[in-house]
Amino acid sequence: MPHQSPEPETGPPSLSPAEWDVMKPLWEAGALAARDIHSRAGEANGWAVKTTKSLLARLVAKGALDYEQVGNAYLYRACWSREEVTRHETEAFLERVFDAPSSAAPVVARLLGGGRLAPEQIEELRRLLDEREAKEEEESA
Amino acid sequence: MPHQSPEPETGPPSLSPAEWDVMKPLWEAGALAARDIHSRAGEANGWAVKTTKSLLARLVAKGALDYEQVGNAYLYRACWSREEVTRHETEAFLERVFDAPSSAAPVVARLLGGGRLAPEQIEELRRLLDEREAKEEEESA
DNA sequence: TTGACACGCCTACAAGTGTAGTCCATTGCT
DNA sequence: AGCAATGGACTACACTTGTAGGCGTGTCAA
Repeated sequence: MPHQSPEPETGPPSLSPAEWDVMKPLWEAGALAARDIHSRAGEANGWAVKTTKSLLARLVAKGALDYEQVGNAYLYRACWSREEVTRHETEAFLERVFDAPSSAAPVVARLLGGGRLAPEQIEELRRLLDEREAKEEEESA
Repeated sequence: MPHQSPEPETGPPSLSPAEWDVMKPLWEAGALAARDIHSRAGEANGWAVKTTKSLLARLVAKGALDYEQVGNAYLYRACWSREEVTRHETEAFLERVFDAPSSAAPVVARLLGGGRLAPEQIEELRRLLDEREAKEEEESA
């Protein structure tokens, strides 16, 4: 039977770049066997199959994945949604790089300050803001 | 005399979290001695002075800092602007987490989707967009 | 039934990172 | 003049990460 990690599970684990590559196809597909993960993530990176499997084992060990045995193989599945992990990583990133624990504005400011923002993107962002504002109002109503 | 790193210097180096903490006071102050960096970054983190110094040496080794000798001590200075390093890290982050090589919009979308955006922040962001748009137009004029 | 494979488990090893100690020269106070 | 403090150089060591090999076992086709 799939096991629990012994840790208190305070929140989503942080993932290394290679681990992100492994998680992405899993979030897309829901659950995959090792060989399928390899063909979707490992090959593009030029990894040996063993490398993909090592990463899978580590991800299970850190509580990012669990699995279900099917025949002699495992079917892996993410323990945390991509949104949860993304929020986690984003907050760490904002803190580290922008000293901004959670507030989007200063970050966007820096992103925008960094150049290369096409007019369509500006429009897109305005649209997002409007949308967000509407939701915010609706929720506080 | 300050030395060059032997590397081709293709771009800003990537920094670990602890290294960011060391760089920040340097970007603020322009140039600092080790003990001042320690008092501004190390103490808050509970580091031993030696730890701060180790990080400084590593940063010099990776070409993130150089220094000028003043008396028996060094005065450290960043080789890259905070903006350069930030752009570098941000791009890596976007690629890793959002599969978005450089475009701000999808990221902001996710950031906004993550909740917690006060009305003042929405206003702030609109203002930033306007500002940005003006600059964009001016540049293409 | 027997061998070719595929599976997961354990091991390995170099580079990067967090964290700090040892050593020797220099400097500044007494 | 002498000694304690300070400075940087070098060394240390555990943990993470990228990357993969070996081992024993289970499975499927011939």
